[in-house]
Amino acid sequence: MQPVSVRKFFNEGQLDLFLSTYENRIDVKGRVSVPAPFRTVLERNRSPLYIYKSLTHACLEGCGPERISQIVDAIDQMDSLSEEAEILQTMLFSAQEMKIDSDGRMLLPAEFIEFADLDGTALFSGIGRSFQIWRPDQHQKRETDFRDRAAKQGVPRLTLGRRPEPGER
Amino acid sequence: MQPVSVRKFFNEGQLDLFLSTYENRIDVKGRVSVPAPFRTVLERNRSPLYIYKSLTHACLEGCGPERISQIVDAIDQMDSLSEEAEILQTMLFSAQEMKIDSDGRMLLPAEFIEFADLDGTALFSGIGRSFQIWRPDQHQKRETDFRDRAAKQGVPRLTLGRRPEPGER
DNA sequence: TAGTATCCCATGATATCCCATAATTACCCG
DNA sequence: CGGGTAATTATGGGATATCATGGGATACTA
Repeated sequence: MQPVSVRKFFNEGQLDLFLSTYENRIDVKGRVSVPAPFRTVLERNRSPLYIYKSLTHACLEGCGPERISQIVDAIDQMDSLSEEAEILQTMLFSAQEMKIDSDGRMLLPAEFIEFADLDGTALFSGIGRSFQIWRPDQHQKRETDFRDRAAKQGVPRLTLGRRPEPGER
Repeated sequence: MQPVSVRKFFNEGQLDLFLSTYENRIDVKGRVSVPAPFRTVLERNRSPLYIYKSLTHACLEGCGPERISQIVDAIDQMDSLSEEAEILQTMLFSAQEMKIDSDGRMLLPAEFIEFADLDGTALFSGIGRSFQIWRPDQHQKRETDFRDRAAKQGVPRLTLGRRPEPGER
């Protein structure tokens, strides 16, 4: 199964992607504004927002339903009794569908806040089809890290040129 | 995937490329005019403009959605926990879709201005399918440097000739 | 009924729109 | 060919809309 191109034909030009970073405050009630551009991506697709704990980092991950289905499908392909499958299942049972209130905020459960070690502000980091939520200083450290590595070992090769249209091969 | 010829049949003669350099002022609000020729390239393709922080230089890069899609698709093909993937993700979370106002200006966020060390004016440098934004004196220095080096050590090999059409081998 | 979640409204910051101007360039017509 | 007129473009400034955020009121729910 090939991943479909991110470019949607019905939406010429506009990419339904999560990009850029935004720092928003978490108030005493645990509420935080979902960055407006992220909300528009979700609303354009009439998608609810899912958040789950990262398996590999001290951060949260956010995405729409497609990405969750992808994970479910991937797990279904594996031996469901294997340890690998069980590990991946932890992503699923940590996932929650978030309600977004009329002002564009969601309520972060205490467990999520603790897990990502958040302290008053949440940094939203858009990485394409999903985004992450980090404690700002940790994210900052990662960025400088990656830039150093890019300087040392160069940028990964990117195949330039036109990409095939969906359906085309 | 081979790069497709830059000349589009529906647009006989006109190249959809970013070329030449332009120096425009950044006003107190952080607004700067996107050079009109760059805008026409984007408008012809109904493409929004994306800007991100260069991984290797103190400058910004501008491009259309194709380049962003490439990065996203490339990441989805690799192990998403690999170093390479994370470096590419750095490009994504520094990237932003720019809104261009009715006068052809975009608003440069403070972070972009700081990153490229811009001070009142932005130099747009068209390099084909993308362009860069530099602090004018730095760009000037680069040009003289490169020309000196070319004079001393000669120029790189440049293989010209027709490019293969997509599918062709 | 306490504790929590959701809704509703107010506010400041700032991004976006709209209009004016000046300088340049493209155009047209005598 | 030339000179005047009309677009185009970059840029400044004020008005308006959007967004993040705080706080109080109301609805759930266990």
